[in-house]
Amino acid sequence: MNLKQLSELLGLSQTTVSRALNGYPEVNEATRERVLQAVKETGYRPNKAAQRLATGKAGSIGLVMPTAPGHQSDVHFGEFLAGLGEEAVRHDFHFVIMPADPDDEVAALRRLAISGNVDALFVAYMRGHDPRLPMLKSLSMPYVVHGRSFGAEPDYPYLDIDNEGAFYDATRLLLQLGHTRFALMNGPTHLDFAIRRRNGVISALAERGLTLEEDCVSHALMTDEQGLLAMERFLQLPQRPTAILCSSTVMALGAIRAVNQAGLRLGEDISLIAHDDVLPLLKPESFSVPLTTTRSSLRAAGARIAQRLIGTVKQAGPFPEQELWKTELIVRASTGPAPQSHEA
Amino acid sequence: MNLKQLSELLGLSQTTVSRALNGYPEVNEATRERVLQAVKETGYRPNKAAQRLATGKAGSIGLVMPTAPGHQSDVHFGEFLAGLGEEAVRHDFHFVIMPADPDDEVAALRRLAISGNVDALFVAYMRGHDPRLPMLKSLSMPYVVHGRSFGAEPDYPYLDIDNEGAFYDATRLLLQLGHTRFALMNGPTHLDFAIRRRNGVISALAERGLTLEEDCVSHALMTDEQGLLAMERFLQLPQRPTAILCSSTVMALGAIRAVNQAGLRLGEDISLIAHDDVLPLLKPESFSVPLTTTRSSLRAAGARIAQRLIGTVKQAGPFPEQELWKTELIVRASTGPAPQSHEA
DNA sequence: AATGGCATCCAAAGCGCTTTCAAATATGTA
DNA sequence: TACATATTTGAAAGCGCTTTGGATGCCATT
Repeated sequence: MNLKQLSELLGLSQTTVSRALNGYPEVNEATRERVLQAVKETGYRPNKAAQRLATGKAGSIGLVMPTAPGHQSDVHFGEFLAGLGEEAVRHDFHFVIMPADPDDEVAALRRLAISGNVDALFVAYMRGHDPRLPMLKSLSMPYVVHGRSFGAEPDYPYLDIDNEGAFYDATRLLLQLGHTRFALMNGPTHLDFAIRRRNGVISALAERGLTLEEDCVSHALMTDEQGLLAMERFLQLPQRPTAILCSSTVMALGAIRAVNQAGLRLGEDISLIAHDDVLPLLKPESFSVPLTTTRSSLRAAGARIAQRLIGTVKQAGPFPEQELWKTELIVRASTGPAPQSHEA
Repeated sequence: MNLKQLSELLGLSQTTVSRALNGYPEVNEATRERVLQAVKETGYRPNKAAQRLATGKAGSIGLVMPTAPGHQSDVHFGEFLAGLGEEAVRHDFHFVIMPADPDDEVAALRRLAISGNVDALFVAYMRGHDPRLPMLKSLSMPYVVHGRSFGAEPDYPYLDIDNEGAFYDATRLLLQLGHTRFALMNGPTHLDFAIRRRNGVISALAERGLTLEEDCVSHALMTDEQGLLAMERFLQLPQRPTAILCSSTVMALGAIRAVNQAGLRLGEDISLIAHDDVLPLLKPESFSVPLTTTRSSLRAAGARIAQRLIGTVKQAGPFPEQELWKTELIVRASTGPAPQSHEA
């Protein structure tokens, strides 16, 4: 069933039917009713490709999913997508996901943009000096970046959380509790949030004249396993750190196992603060020692970005170009005063 | 830059350029070279919407993502998507994801299909007597189902793992180890895999004249938290089970915490076998007590489904309509002989 | 020189929709 | 009644591509 058939069935022109469906005012209410009724009966749906071709709008937002054989998928990706989806479903938008090799992201993004399949782009996993930024700017298609690109002029539309502030605050809390030996379990080096979190820690420490030793920093994929490995390494250090900052609750999972295996008590021998993206599968409050966290909902960020993107496409009023969300610092049982005992 | 401009630039007709690009034989090799060169220089990309309209093929596979405010996102979804993506990227296919309220899935799927935006559909989270199946059959669009629908005639294209066999085998192993009191931590009741896994357990038990008590079964979302709760319940039972079957390693995580908190030892007081979807973030072999699992890679399943779907769209040879993958039973330290001591 | 075959190329139609411009009808005003 | 003005509808062009059904020119054959 297409427009032509539908209009013939109704004895109307395609024009009128199209107008009736798209809410134009110049069509008689009675006719509109008739059309709507017929749509219901026949189950007619406009062909999106044709609409896209005719209007230039497709009701879809595009994103590139980094993937390759052997490339680790990321819990955070799914959670973020859920947020985007939650908002998109309200506006009858959908996503076009282009899977791409992580090395090919710039090109993939460009292909997606000029394919004519999407109205707007969403970009994540930002890096320092991210090469996608100049490309996006040259594209004349709306986009919003999740995160920021360290080192680049912040003149692009983004939504980010205050990673530096979060880890600064967390570090300060641990300092106030008397800790002096810190370690950081971070995400992959090149990612923007990792850079900022690290800076947050460093600057809080600097205020007390402390530094973050190289061997007290780990950069790795944010998995359970890597958390275990990193923590094991920290615990074997001659000057074992007592305060750990961790970029993900998933990673914290493994880290805590390492603590337990070493016979140490979380919140007493070792204090740990992790960043919590509010993943439904992992609630820091129900850890056996509830986790102190810096919190910010990834899903909410996804929903907000979708809102901005869709709003822009629909020309629904101006949106702030840059948003920086504060995180919450939630104190639970995994942090406590620095142990006094076997000091060096 | 569109076809018309490109062809004018080359002094050729749109026809010829189009043919050159799509590998038709009736174009002079020299001309083809010239066209390809021009494409490289201008960065021309065909408009996908127009291609779609003209050919009826869009190079995309559609799927519905269940989502709603408050709806829990699912790690497994992301992992599966990664598998689909891994294969799709090879063929320059992309996904169109339509987010939809879980209550609206049938309608959403239909909308997606007749939107003319996709060439094939992928469907997951199958339930018993799934209402989407009759709809899909009436659609004349290729599709592949991940999982099966219990109770429905198995005459639709699917890829499933042998859930019943997996849990049957796992249960048998525990029986052989002398266990007699079993519990099952399963996914949501209505889902097909949950039904089959349960059946697997029941039939293995039946062979020894045992039954699975109602209070030894939990159906819940497969999260860490639910795992904890379910296990706590099991441990308070007067006849505490010693053998636990668990539908997910994520859930096992919480379950194990409950075991530890109760002061019990995994692999000695309590034996546990979990199903492992091979999530990169959670490796059963690196649990503090390595987990015995039934294993089948979700990601591999995604890739295979993408392969079948894309192959069908491209008319590349016949694919098996139904595939049932065996799972592996991998014995690690979380299973051991049934404790002899305080028997009832 | 006339014919047929082959290799290349092109004009134009068509995919299903939106939208411009114009026509037809209905309504109001003098 | 005659005219201007809304209101409602339609014909047709166009979005950017593919593809059908010729053209055109060139060569080998008769």
